[in-house]
Amino acid sequence: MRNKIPDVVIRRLVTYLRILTDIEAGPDDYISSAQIGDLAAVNSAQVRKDLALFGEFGKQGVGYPILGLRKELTAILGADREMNIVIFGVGELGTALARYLTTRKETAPNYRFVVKGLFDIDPAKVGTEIEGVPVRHLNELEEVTASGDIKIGVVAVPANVAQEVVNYAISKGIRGFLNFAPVRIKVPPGVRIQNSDVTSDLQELGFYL
Amino acid sequence: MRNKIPDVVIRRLVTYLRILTDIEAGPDDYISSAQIGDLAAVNSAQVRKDLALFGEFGKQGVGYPILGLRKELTAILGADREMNIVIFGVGELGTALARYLTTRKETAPNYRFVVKGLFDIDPAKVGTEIEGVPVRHLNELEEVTASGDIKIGVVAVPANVAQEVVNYAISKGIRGFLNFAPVRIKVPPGVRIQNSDVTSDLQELGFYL
DNA sequence: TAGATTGTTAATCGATTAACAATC
DNA sequence: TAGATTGTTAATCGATTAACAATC
Repeated sequence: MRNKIPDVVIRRLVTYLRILTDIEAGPDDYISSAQIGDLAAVNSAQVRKDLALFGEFGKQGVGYPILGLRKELTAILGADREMNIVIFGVGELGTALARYLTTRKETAPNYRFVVKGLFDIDPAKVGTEIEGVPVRHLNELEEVTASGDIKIGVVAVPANVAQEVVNYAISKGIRGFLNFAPVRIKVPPGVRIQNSDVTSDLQELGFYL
Repeated sequence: MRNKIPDVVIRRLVTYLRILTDIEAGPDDYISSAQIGDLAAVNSAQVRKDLALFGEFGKQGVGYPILGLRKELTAILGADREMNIVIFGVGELGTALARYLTTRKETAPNYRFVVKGLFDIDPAKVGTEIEGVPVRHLNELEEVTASGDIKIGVVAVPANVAQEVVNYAISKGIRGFLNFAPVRIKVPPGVRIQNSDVTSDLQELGFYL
C-alpha cells in the first residue's frame, strides 16, 4: 500500500501535521480542509484527497477534529516512534546538525529523532564528543548498528567521499539517508535517499533573482 | 520566458551543471543525453527536452560538447555572477552555514555566493564575527542592503520569529529566501522562498523506514 | 555510407483541481 | 431544516516518456 502513495503526499502530510501541532485546540475543535489548505498553501480538494488516502477522518458539514486528525497523522507518519539516527562527518555542518538534533529533543513536542552515533575518520575528532555523544571512527559503525535499529544515516561528509560512506553504511544495514553533500548518490533498490543541498538550493534560487 | 520554465527543470539543470563540472573534459569531448541522464537519474528524453527549452546545444549523432554545454548552463543559471547573501540567525545552524558558505568559496570552482552580512538580535552575538564577517543587529540590515544588491536571505532563526524576520527583510528589499526554520512562511507575489527543513526531511524519510 | 544521437511531436502517465451528491 | 463541508468522481492540467524524422 505504501508504494502507491506518492512522495509528494507524504511531504504534505508532514506539513499538515506541523500545522495541526502548532494550533492550540481542545477536544471539540474542528478545522476544515479549506483552513488547512490555506495554512499549507495547498488546494482544499488536495487536502481532502491526501487525507482520504488513509481513511475517513472528517465529518460532513463540520470538518476534521483537530486532536483526532493530529493523532491519525502522527500514527501514519510514525511520528510517535523514536527514530534512531547516526551522523557521518563531524565538520561544520555535521556538528551543527548533531547539536541541532540533540538540542531540539527537549524543545519540540513530539520530537523523536535520537542521535545514536557520530562518525568521522579524522583522528583529531575521533574521541571527542558533542552534546554527550562520542565521535567514533567510521570503522566502528557496525558496533552501533548491531546494538539497536539505526534507521537513518545523515551524510555530512565531503562530496568526494559521500558515495563511499553511503556504500559502507548500507553494508552495515542502514536503509535511509539524508544527504547534505552536493552529489547525487546511487543507492540500490530498497534504500531511500533524500537530498538536501544548500548550494543547489541557492543556485536554484539564484536563477530567479 | 522564465515564467514558463517549471521549477523542477531548473533543479535538474543545476544537477546537470554539477555533473558536467565534475567531469574532466577537453575541448573535443562530448556527452550524450543518455549519459547525462544516467548520472542524474533522469530519462534521456527529459534531458534533451530540458536543454531544448533554452537552445540547441547538441549535435546529432554525437551528443553535447561538454565544455560548451557547461558554459551554456552556467550562463542560464547565472552561475557566473556573484550572488550576495545575508544570513539571519547566528545560532548553531546559522553559524555552520556562514562558515560553510564562506569557506567553500575557496575550494569550489565556480562558486559565487558571497556572505555580505550576518544578523542576530542577541547582544552576546552582535559584535562578534565569523570568518571575518561581523555579526550585526538585525536593525542594521538596511545599511547592508542599501550598499549593494543583496539578492538572497538565508533564514536560520527560530521558527516562531521566522515570519517576522522575513517580513522585515522584504521591507528592506530582499526578494529571495532560503528558509531553514520549520514553518511555512507566507510571502507576497514577486518574492521567492525555498524551504529546507531537516526535521521535515527526516520525518518524511521516517515514513518509509 | 552506416550508426548514433539530437530535437521535437505525439502518447502516456500522474497529479491537481473542480464539481457535486451525501450527510452531518 | 438550512448551511456547511466531507469524500469521491470526473475534468483538467502538466509533466514524463516513447518514438522517429532529421542529420551529424
